Amino acid sequence: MQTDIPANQKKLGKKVRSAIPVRERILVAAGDLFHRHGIRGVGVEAIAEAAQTNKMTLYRYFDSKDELIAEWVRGLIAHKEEEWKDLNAKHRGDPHGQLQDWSRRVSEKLSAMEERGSALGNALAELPDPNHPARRVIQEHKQREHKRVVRLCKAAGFEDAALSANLFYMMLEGAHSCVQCIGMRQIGEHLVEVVNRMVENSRRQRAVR
Amino acid sequence: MQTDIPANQKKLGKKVRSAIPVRERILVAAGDLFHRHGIRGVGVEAIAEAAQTNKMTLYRYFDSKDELIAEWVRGLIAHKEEEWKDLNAKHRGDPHGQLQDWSRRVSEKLSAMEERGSALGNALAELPDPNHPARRVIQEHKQREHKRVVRLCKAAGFEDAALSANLFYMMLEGAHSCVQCIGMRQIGEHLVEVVNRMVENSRRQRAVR
DNA sequence: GTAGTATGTTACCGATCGGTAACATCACGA
DNA sequence: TCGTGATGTTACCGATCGGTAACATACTAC
Repeated sequence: MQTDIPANQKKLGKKVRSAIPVRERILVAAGDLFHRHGIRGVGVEAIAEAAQTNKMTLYRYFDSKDELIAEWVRGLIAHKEEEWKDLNAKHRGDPHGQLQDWSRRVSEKLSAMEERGSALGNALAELPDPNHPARRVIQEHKQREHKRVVRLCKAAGFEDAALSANLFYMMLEGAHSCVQCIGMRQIGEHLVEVVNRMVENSRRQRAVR
Repeated sequence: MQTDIPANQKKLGKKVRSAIPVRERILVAAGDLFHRHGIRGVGVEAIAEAAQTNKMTLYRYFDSKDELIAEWVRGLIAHKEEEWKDLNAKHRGDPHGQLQDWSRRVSEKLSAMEERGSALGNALAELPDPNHPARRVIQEHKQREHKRVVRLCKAAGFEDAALSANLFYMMLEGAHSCVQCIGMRQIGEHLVEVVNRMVENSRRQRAVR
């Protein structure tokens, strides 16, 4: 009879407990499934299974499926807001460079993106209820993002800053949409190109004055 | 005892048969509900009721819900393709004017749009299955649309026609997305403005040569 | 050891879904 | 007036869904 099985991986025939906490595993699994099959196309049971746990445990961490959705979305947004902070820190006092780096980063994300496009954009399409917690959170985030671009364009000294900002923002949203609708992952490079040209134009004009 | 009730509106207490054929009523009702509540958020029963008919009749005209979805999408696309033909006919030999008129029309549609944004874009988000008939139809249409913009930009003699076309296409998709994500219905005006500037630039350069 | 906590298991609930069968009723033309 | 095809009505099917209760098991700290 075998004895002295190491305590950190005992009973190999049974479930091996993951190092990642359950709650995080659930969120990761949910995000993956939501994005691949659509939020409404995934049941809680499937999420629990993918997270190597069960429905009961899932409901011990999240009040409802809607709350799980909202938490997932909050996580995505928190990650994006971190990116903005990082961007801001790395190009303090250089809005031109910030815009260029921003477009470059967006382009990189796009080229690595699956065919399903933007998770947040899809979520808006899938959650029409204006009172859904996830929907409100996404819209607020997008509005903050829009304002940031406007502020950047103003700081960069663009003439018609509002117009430029909306141009950038439309391209940002549109590029993500394009991945899903025409499968164009390289379109981000064109976003970069446009931003570069406008920034260089602005630099030149600033140099003249 | 009342007699001689007019044949086209008899027995007022009972159902008054609509002048619009059932099949069309179903498609209209389905489209309205799909767009407002999401495709997956609407049951066939609710569609039949909104069309003033019943589920049985609905299934006599459509093999399945998925086919109903596909038919609805085909209708939307057919309408859009008509628009392009009309645009082409009205500006034959004048790609510049065509681009400007195109952006103007898009902008008008955007300003009259409800908060839900683009029906086709939402449908893509809601139907992740790559084999869904509606999804394939939408992607093919979007690719045709993209090619048309590229062709237009080439015909307009833009330097970097591909870049300009992708810029326009990103703006087109992005503007629709913006209606849902930041509630900006006036963003179409900025699309018009950008197109106008680029067209005028192109005209000027052409005049110089 | 034992207690307490986190997790797993199973079975169930009511609601809703897409889809169908059988039959009743209507409109309309011959 | 009769027949026929289109439409309405009702009831039902099996599957799936989100969510819960009750209980069994595992792990950890003491």
